[in-house]
Amino acid sequence: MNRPSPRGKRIPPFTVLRFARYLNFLCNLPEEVREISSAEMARTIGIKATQLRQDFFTLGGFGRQGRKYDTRVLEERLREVLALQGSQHMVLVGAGNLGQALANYQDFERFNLYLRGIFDTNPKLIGLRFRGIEVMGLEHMQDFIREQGIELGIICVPHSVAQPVCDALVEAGIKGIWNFSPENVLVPEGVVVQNENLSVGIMNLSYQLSIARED
Amino acid sequence: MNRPSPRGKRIPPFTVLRFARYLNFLCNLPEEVREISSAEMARTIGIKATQLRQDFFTLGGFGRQGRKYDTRVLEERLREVLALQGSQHMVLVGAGNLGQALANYQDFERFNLYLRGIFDTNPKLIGLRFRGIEVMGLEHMQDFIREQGIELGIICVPHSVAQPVCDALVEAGIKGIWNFSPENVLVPEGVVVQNENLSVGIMNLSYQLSIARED
DNA sequence: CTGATCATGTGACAATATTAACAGGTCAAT
DNA sequence: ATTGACCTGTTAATATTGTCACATGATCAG
Repeated sequence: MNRPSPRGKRIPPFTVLRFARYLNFLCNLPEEVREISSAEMARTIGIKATQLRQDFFTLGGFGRQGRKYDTRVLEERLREVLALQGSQHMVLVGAGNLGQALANYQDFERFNLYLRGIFDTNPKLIGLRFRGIEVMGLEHMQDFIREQGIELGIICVPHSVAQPVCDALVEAGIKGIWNFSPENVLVPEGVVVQNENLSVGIMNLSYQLSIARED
Repeated sequence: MNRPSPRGKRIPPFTVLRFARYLNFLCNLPEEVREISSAEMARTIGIKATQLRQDFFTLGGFGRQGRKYDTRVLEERLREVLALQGSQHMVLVGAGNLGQALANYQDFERFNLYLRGIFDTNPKLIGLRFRGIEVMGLEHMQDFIREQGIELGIICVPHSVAQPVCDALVEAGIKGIWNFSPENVLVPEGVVVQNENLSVGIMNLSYQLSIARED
């Protein structure tokens, strides 16, 4: 199911998720911190140091025996692995509350992810600007994607229209979809989708809480 | 690490996450659909039917051999397992874009989760209302939580203040924290935290996309 | 009633993920 | 130079998850 990385090694899916967390952690670190131990990093993130080292071992060459990790090297390697070194461009569909929140989210640019277009059907929203990006009518979306050669799409529309919006994105050439609607969208072969259902998080929390209460 | 459920059986962590997705799926289903097969449900959600049945088997008694699942029964059982049957109350800290989006998110109430208070330090936001709930100054937060006996807290503040806000929540009696700040917050024993780092999702998507491109 | 079909329940097995144990390198103090 | 305290790299063991094959029950056509 999973293919080898650019360096020829396959990365376990869970390790990829942790790579993202490591990179995020490193980016939040103060500039002057140049090195960090697996123990310190793991404790802050909330995992075991041995797991972190095992993750890095998967790719090899992240650090040197006996020495702490160099934060710069680590960050660079992680960006490389996660394919975040070149700029990637995104469009966002649905400029409701969540859409606006994402449009204003500033962290994306730290990872070379740039929002280029926002689309909605609501006339009250069309023409508004978020961080300099104008909300356009949905009818302009496909042309925009094709002209700019954009590959990433974010879906923040109500669940009843999530699938048609997704289909339109794919038809226009989008290769990766980040879906915040509660509906799981289906995509053809070759297109990647990441479903980010917010309710799942709070339900899991509710369960964990009920377990904790039993102690 | 994990405790038995109210019915005495321990539920694997990954199964809990899928339970949340199943419940979400069922809630999005039209009223008139009274029964559904594991195959149909699994296909829509994007997993294998056998895994879904295995999940239900963990608790037992979700369905009857030879018959499809009764959607009502399923929904009821899942709500029970996830501890969503009684009302739970939440406060939200940070009424920025993401905070507002969550305050306006309508799905929570379908799971008996009710937002009771919103807090921020920004004078421009204090006094505003979202879905009838007024934004209050952060200094009133702890009293509010104690008076209302609230156990769930949502953190939507910038990463530099996430930990102090978290500490204040815990001190006031919050038992479960849903953290949207990019910083992983640390909590004492007995408090549950769910970190919902948005960047992780898009970074994972970036990676998956790079793998797909190699084919 | 009987066979065909379609459904879920269940235990065994295969694939993954996590943790432990330790080998081997680095550095500073003495 | 040597010791000891800290590091990461690597392999092996353990634990958890996902998948399969098939037993078993329901239903319906004829």
